[in-house]
Amino acid sequence: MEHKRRKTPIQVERTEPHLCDLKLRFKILRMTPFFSSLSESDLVAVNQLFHEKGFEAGEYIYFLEDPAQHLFIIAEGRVKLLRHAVGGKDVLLELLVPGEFFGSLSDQDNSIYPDTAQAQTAVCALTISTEDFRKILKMYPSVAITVMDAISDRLQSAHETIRQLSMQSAEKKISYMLLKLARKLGQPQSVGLLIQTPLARDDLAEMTATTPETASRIISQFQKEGWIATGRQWIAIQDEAALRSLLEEDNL
Amino acid sequence: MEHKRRKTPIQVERTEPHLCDLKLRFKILRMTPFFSSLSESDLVAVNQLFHEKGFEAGEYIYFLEDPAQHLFIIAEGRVKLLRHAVGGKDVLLELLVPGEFFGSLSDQDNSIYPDTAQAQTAVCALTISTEDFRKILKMYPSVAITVMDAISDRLQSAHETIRQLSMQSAEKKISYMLLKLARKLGQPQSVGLLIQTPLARDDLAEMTATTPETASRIISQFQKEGWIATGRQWIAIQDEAALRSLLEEDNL
DNA sequence: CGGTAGTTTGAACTACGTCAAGGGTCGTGG
DNA sequence: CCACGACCCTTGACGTAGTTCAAACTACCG
Repeated sequence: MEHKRRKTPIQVERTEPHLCDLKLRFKILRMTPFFSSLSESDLVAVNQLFHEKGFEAGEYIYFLEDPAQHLFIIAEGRVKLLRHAVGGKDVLLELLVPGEFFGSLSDQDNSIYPDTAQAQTAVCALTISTEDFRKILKMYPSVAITVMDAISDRLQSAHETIRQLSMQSAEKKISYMLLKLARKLGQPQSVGLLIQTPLARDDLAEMTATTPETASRIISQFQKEGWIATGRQWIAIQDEAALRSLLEEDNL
Repeated sequence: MEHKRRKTPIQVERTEPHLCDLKLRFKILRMTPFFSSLSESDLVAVNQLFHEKGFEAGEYIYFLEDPAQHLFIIAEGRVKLLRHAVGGKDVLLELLVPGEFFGSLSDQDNSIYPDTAQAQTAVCALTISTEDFRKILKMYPSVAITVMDAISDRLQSAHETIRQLSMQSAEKKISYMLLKLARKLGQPQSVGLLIQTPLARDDLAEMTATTPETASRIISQFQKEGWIATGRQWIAIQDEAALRSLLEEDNL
């Protein structure tokens, strides 16, 4: 009685197409670690400086080398942060969810984006000019410290990614990535711990520095072992421990 | 008439063994982007909170999972930031030089270091407890913003590293890394643009997710082409353009 | 000038990339 | 509601870049 016709278990929340109402805006600003220390009235003032903007699935929010003048906070949807590699291949750096930020923090003019942001699903984002954001930082020093901590966490996470990319086998890299995604996007469902985002083999390949074919082979293998359940653009984890123990193996 | 007996061109500056005098302390604190906005008297106050500590080449400054309670700023020497991978292999995340920082920014107790810091050469570091550092941040809000910008730059750099690690061939990865190191540590010498640090093949391998053997083969090849000069633990670039053009090749 | 640690080179093996063809899933329009 | 077409995924066969193991070499330090 689980699913009748629709096989995909993926269902990214979505209220109004591309728009988020005032209530959501406040909820998001509150949720963002940045402004957690602000009073209600300060938050109202800060809210004035943000604009909201909607994007369709697949749309580029900004592209590599565009002039970098805005900071974005995701209210709804999923955003891919990527860099382009030689031969048309892309590298997927991060998959961002509501409450997370991306774009430019620095207010030097003539600066450009070092990466590309693409909406993976329909997205509503709160935007602010870097200029206005720097004003907030100067006005509320506690915010600067919180932002510093947030970026610091991101840096740790990037370092961990570097470590994992340096791990030899594709098997391990994919195993690691599935666990990482599950921690961030996992939702318990009848099929298992579902990674709640439309995740193609190509995406997985771009995240693990491998090819879609290799990703597919390994995903199939994991499925045969009974560790995961999978379909078109979705993966659910059924045996987290098995994946984790794979990572610790010291293949001599 | 260049070199007589000593073949190694590497000569990392070093005044007193493991100790840096007061003049150097001030010079370093000034040099660090963190405190660039502070007045002379503020800097004197900040200086009080720092202690200096010396480390020998090869010594661990802190180790993975040690309790994280200090922030370090390098006054002299080179520091390797690394993570351990399965099978005793390490991943070299960053090679840090005077003026750069590492360690813990966050003041949550019970936090631990996510990586290991090792002195590559003799090092003198300025240390401060994270607790004291947080006091500085609260006292001088402009510092928090500067630190935020510094970490933000590091994150960009880490993202770029991820992109480069995802590039297929070892040839390209090593070529990229040599250029990156030359930009940071390069000194014009008779042998070419010398990367001023003791750089073993193992280090290069740990930075590019490959093996010492592969690194050696590629280094030899570059040398045969006349693009670099090299010896035991050193590399100097002679044809930067050649290395750069290698990166842009779209090997079909 | 000898020893140690770093480096080079060789040869065998293999995981993974590449190219290519076939099969499944979804959503759009008749 | 069904059927077509697009897109995504799977699987196979093949070639090769890079790892691994091992042995010889050489730059450097004391």
